[in-house]
Amino acid sequence: MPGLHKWRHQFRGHVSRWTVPREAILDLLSRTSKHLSAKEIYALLYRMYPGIGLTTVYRTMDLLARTGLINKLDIGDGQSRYEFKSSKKEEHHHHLICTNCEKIIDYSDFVEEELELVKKTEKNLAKKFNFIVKDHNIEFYGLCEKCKKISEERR
Amino acid sequence: MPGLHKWRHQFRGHVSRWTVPREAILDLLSRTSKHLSAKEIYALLYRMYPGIGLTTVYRTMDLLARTGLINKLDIGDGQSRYEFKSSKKEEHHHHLICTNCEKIIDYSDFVEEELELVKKTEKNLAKKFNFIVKDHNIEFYGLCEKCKKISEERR
DNA sequence: TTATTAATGAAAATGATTTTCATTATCATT
DNA sequence: AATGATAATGAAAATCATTTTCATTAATAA
Repeated sequence: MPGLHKWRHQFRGHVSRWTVPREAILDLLSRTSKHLSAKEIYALLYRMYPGIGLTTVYRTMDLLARTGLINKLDIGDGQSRYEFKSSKKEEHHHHLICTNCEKIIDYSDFVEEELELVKKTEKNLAKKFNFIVKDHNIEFYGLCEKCKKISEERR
Repeated sequence: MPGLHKWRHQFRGHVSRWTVPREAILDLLSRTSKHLSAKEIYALLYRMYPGIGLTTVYRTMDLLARTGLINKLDIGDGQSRYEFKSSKKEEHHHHLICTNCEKIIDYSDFVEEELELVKKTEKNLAKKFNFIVKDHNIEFYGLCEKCKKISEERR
């Protein structure tokens, strides 16, 4: 359990109790690079904690997102997906989403340029609209290798 | 009706018929800069076309998004929102989303730098993953002026 | 004008997420 | 370590956006 102490600490300050389901969910998410849905998380945890409820998963995802430990994603497949938000700068990334098969690829090139642009933008927004930027999100839509091939064959 | 002929033409090539509800919806969207939900669109159109159905709105939004005439947005309020996609480069913009009140601000500074970064990224993605980029999306989350004030007063 | 068939709208179905509420578990304080 | 206050949990029900079904209507090619 890598970040356990840090998490526990973060929770105390957030008027929240450190519970078994919360630890299990956070632990699971921190170990995978997949973008899991609530149901998928539930199914994976059910093996080890047969008592767990889907409701608790939803509530915990909401808490973790508000706490800033995870990201909530919407890739357009009708359900929310979640990913652990690493505090390491090197792991900052974006998503390429295949609009055909919904596959997600994590992508992290040009991070320097991107952060520079984001920083500039944030400063500008603060001045222009008095808007405080807390986070940003960049995503690319298109066709993955497989779906591209299929659509080419159809011609 | 500004883009009417263009739209009609675009539809013909898309195996689709040019119908009254479709024209009404497209016309409405092209005239507003708001980010409307299906229900809101339905409510607005109902005045002029009392016969229209919410189902048709949903179906039309899907068609228009696939055709590339509108953007489908998810700002996290539990429903999809839609905006007209202008073909004018000057109107290219992003969204600042207030995570407290869900207000959306359109923002379009630093477009040059952004497009440069996007272009570079697209090229890289094509080479690296054989992924074809069709579109991209950038959004900023934070607190709008009003919500910022409120959260400051609470201290 | 007509035939073909895509599009529509009403109602029902679906499915993700939330709410309710009785029960249980966490944790600060004895 | 035991206790009490109350936050968290889970099951079931409720919500609510979106989709599906299907009989009817309207758009368009001939």
